[in-house]
Amino acid sequence: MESPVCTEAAGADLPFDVFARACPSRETLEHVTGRWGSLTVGALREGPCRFNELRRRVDGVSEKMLSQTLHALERDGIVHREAQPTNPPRVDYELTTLGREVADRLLALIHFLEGNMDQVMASRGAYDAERGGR
Amino acid sequence: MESPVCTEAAGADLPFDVFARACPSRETLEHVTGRWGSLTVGALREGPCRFNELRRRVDGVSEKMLSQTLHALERDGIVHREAQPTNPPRVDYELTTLGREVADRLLALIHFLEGNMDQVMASRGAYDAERGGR
DNA sequence: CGGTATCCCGGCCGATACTG
DNA sequence: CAGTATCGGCCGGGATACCG
Repeated sequence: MESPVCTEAAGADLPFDVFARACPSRETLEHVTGRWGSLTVGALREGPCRFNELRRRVDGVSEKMLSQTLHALERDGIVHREAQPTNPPRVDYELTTLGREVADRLLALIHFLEGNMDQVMASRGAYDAERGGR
Repeated sequence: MESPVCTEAAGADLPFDVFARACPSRETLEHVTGRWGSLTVGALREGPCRFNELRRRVDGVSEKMLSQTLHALERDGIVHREAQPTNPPRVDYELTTLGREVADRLLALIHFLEGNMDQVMASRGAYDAERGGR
């Protein structure tokens, strides 16, 4: 009934293949793994959070980019936005069920990288010593 | 002896904290999760691969960006480059041990997203119906 | 085949100002 | 507090040409 989307490019048996150029899953992957997306999702895994609190958790993000990132994640169903019409306004962001599962997988990657940065730094040193010295 | 790098910003008990602006782990995360980085690492998990074969696996990547991406990943110790001085030249790229562990965590995320794109698409539809219609 | 060099455009992103 | 609006720089990234 449903027409599959990305089966043409890779001989895939799944309807969505991120390796195919035109697949919508690639956009979602970019939202989730993007420069600010990954940090935003990761920060929200600690619990619901207001806008400016989130800005503080994600060190270095601007208002504009955080707002933009949150809209994309909300549209994809990763983040839920709950606004209270009080004054001053209070808006809480939290992960959806889907978002929590995404965050867990993302944090597994992040924590693994953090725990192995010594190896990465060593590799960078060796690479630069060979390439940079010449 | 070693001076920790990112402990100032977040009251962390780990030397590397990706949520801190100046932490080197953030760069590595961006290399691995970047637009082409994630797809390149994911594609290499299927096995060693030559340059142009890799270009075909990662649908849509240009020579320049693939080259640039591979250099960053090689420097970080995620990818190993093996060149044979034959004619015509033959160069094989493959994941390092570190890279394979990164790839597994990345693919867990990718496959989860691919398997839940129906939910994402539904959320997008609902979001656009509410926002776009007004 | 496996790249590098160069050009150049769109849009990512930060800074600032303003609104409810 | 929680954003939106606008401007502008700079760089990601595609196209093309060229090299070993």
